[in-house]
Amino acid sequence: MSKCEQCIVKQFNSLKSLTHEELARISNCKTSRIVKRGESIFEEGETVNGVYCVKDGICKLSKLSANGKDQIVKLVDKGDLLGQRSLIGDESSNLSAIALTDMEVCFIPKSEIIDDLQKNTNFSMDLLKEMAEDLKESDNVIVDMAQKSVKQRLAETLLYLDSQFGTTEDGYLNLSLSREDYANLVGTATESAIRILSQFKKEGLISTSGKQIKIKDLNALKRIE
Amino acid sequence: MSKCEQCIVKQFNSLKSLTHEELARISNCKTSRIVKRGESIFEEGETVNGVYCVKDGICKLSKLSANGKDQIVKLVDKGDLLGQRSLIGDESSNLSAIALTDMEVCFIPKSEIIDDLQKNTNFSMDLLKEMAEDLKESDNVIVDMAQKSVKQRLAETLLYLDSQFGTTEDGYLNLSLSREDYANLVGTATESAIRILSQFKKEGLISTSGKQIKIKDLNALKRIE
DNA sequence: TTAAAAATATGATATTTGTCATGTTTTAAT
DNA sequence: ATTAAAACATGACAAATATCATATTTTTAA
Repeated sequence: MSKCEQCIVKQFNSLKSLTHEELARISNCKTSRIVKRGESIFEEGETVNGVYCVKDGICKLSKLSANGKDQIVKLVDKGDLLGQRSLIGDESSNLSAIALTDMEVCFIPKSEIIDDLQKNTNFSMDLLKEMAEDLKESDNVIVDMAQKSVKQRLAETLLYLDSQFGTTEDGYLNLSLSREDYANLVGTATESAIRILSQFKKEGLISTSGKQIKIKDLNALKRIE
Repeated sequence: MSKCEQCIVKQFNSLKSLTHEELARISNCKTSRIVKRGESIFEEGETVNGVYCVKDGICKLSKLSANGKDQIVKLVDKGDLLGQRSLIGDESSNLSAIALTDMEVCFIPKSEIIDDLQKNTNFSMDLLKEMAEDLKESDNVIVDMAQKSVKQRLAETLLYLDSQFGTTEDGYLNLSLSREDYANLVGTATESAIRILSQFKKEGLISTSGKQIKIKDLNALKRIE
């Protein structure tokens, strides 16, 4: 199995702050796992008991609302950590993690890394920084959800997918989501998401090919009110 | 000026994890400040450069949205810390803090406490725990904003104010907000908030006396769909 | 105290969004 | 290749929410 010390992916998350020795120890007890698109990594209510380092692929973090719809709270990319909060408290996860693409993730048991969190200040400071960043981002999402129209939020989602995950050579968004996932990201009914995407298409802001979406007029999307 | 070592308020936040020596040092450099209802403690975009420990009173953390409305993201109570994120990054605040009641807050400069964060593991772990808790709470707010109706959110806000801040002897909510603040908490137009409160009143779920609100049927509020 | 300003209240109406129904297209399994 | 299931699409309508107008009440300041 590949070694954490040599893994480039860790550069993008807090694990980069671990010492060589710490990494070597973790490398020996970590387990790697392939997750197919649509499969879950963990579910709401489950005890996670460790962190996942996303080596490849993208997943969604979502929460089931009272009315039976999933709300996607965050997308997690290659290089990100998953389940940091399990290191801190003992509670079960309040979110589900479900793969949006095929993924490869490494699991590091809490028992193996919890001491490092206590002893390695760089590591804990780094984690603090990431959580502070996440908090800020969450605040922004709250404001958007509360104050912006569904159309605006959907336009912003497209722009976000473009900037975060890029496009293929022929200009389609690398990450293609189902209409239902778009709706669950934006917090609307699936039909509404479909309708607005159709409207964007009609207005020439995007084009589609099956599930794939291509942004044709980025600035117009930014201007949506 | 009163001393942090003897201050009960710190029991409710991460400062409780500081040693006696650390507290004594901080006590000497902290500044106390009285903030009147409506006054701001800091504004969006401002560099905060320290933490506030709320000794008394309640304030709102809000963010101006593109359409010119304030969205209240969180209420901060006596015993809470304010501006923890300033300790971690160097960025300016993305939220404004404005007093909802008269307040007394103590300001601890970043320069005086930043070393403790590095050296006292209990303190940093505690801060991590609080931020993890905040993140979880934020996720819940996102789901509520995205999936629940304005009426539901307003009902939940009333229940939250009741459980969090309690009531006077005659049953009115201790924290009385303007209708505009209710709207900004819930993410709706002020008129909509007023209308729904009127409806609650008409249906006997609450009664009002000027700005004050009394919950008359708690269970009915819980049942709002 | 009194006048002005701010907050609350409510009607009328427009806009946004959700729901249900139904048809079409795409995908996946046999 | 064929068929069933899932995803996508769209119309018709209902419900929720926003906006604008205007009146009333409460608060604030002179």
